[in-house]
Amino acid sequence: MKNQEIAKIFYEIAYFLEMEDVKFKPYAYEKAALTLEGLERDVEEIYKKEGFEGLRKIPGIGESIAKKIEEYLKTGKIQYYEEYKKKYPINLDELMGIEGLGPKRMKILYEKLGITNLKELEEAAKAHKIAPLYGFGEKTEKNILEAIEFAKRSKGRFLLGDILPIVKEVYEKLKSLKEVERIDAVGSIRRMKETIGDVDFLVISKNPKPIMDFFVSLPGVIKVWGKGNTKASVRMKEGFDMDIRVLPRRSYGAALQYFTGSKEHNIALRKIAIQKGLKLSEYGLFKGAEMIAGESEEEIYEKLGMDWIPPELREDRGEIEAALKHKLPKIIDY
DNA sequence: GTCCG
DNA sequence: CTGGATGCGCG
DNA sequence: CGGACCGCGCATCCAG
Repeated sequence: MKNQEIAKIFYEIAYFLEMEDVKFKPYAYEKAALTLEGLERDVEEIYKKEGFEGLRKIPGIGESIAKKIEEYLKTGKIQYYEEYKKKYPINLDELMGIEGLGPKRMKILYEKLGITNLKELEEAAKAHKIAPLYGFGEKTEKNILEAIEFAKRSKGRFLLGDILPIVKEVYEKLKSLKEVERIDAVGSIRRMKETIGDVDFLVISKNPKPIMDFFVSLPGVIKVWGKGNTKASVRMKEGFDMDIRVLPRRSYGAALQYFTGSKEHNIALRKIAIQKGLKLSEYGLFKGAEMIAGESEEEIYEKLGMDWIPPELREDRGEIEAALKHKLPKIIDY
């Protein structure tokens, strides 16, 4: 099955295009990559059976991208991609994952300092060559160094099983605070994904200050990224980050929905909202300036004409179509 | 680059 | 010191 | 064919 290999190439093409500030193509390549990743069928098999036209029928894949898939299946290479790799001989596997370093800055680092991999990036940062560059600064340089450490240590994802006990403990502690009216753990934890990037707590409270103080002084906190009245962010000794956000009750449902994700699911929901002449954000569902839903997830889904979707299914893999037709599968509870 | 109207 | 532009990241 | 492509917040940097 070559779907994943091809998807990866498309992600990298998207990155190269972003480096050159090409408009909209990156989006197209990312979408194609995403579709390919989630595709049940093997593209090679599709091509064998249905030829070029078969490829073209895959959503997000048109004339040009279909040609590139064909080229890859025939020759094992994509010329367009090879040229970009030659132009920017950068180790994207290493560099793409560094937080705070995107395509634009990557391009500058490559052109001004010749940085092509993680080791060179680290050396340049330590030698303070990065801060003086246009668009960078002291702070950015420091952040890059910290991001490198983070990438080295953990690759940025954690197993649900490893962090769930810690999260539960924190959850219980926060819940017992008298200022906390309601608390939920959202994000990929709520969706029960096997790996978790970071942990997000949402809270309803009229008096956030003590909650924030408590949160940033929890045992196991090794770094406080930031602390305000509505949001605080920390790094735990196990290496993962936790955020907490305090919200008003009237938009709590919208925030639950938004922060639970997935990203793809949210985008799909927003599109549906647009089709209905509405606007969905983390603050609520709006008709013009009027908020027509926001306190609960259920009313948001309902106003969008669909059933409430269990978090585990929110991946934009068909659950939205099913919910619109009121044909969601029942999740087996075990 | 792809989709939609 | 401020406002605006940019890059990046979040779901 | 021409226009849209999710929408937002934050940190940072730079120009004034």
